Amino acid sequence: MKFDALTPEQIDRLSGKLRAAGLRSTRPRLALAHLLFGAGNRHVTAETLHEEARNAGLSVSQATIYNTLNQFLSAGLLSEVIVDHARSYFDTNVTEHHHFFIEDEARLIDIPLDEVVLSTLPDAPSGYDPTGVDVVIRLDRR
Amino acid sequence: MKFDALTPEQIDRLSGKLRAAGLRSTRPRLALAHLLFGAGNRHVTAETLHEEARNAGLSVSQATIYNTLNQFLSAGLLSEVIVDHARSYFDTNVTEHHHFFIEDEARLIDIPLDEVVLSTLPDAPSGYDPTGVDVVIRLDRR
DNA sequence: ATCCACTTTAGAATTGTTCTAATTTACTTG
DNA sequence: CAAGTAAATTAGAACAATTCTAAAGTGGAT
Repeated sequence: MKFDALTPEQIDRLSGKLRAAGLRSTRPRLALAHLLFGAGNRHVTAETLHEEARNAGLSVSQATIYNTLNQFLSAGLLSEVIVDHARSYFDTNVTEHHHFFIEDEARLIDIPLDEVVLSTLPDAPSGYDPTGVDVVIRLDRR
Repeated sequence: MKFDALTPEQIDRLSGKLRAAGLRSTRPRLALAHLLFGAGNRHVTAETLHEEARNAGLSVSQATIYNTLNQFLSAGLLSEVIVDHARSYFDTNVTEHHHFFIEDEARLIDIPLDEVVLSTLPDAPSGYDPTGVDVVIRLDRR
């Protein structure tokens, strides 16, 4: 999938998304947004996204990959999942949900929110507010 | 607390623990084991443990800190908690339980297992076995 | 006491990520 | 649509956490 293949409609949609997030619509951002949001929900690391970009014929620097992922993250276009202390995983699914993590393959699988029911949760210590609950189910190949 | 302050009884207990885990009882390991297991349950990073060791008058190399933590980890004497992709947290509580994570302070607080009730969990994808469930509740100062 | 496998060490190497300073680009205004 | 300026991008350096390497030291069996 080459960047040139983007139709004017796709560009409009993605530009709108960027602008709505308060970000200028630039060529690298459009291209990365297309990779990230063009199909269904995805999980990427900086490295996997960089490689995909290169395969799509884009030359984007590593710094731009990181900048863009972090901008998208703080704009709420991506969420971050921490399962492996060596790498950040960015998730295009920004709704609340949980994850399977396959350690051997360093791969994430989404778990829809309603498939994990937390019927009892502790109170937050006084002086603190809970900002989120992450459930990670680790998997091994049988 | 100086390493020299270890009584023969403490040394016996810790040596036994190391040997039971299949590890030779060496001076650095005894000292670190004392720091880790001498009082109640604790959370450390390689860095915090290294500093504690230095304060206790021990000279242990950084590599030994990492080696020892990882050996204790694979021996089941410690567990690992991943909440922050920049650092590994090692937990002396190896029973199944969950965590609060205070992002601002990079600090963990244990949540006893029975305070989180997961009444519904998804099936693991076929071909995979679940090896653990981690629940992290992130906290912000109010 | 000797020996050998296991440990420890200092320092280099590696990896993921962020920073820096210079160049380029997007958008505004005349 | 030309010029100006603020923001984005870049290559490469810097950084932080962790692991590796190869050499020296040590525990404990014999």
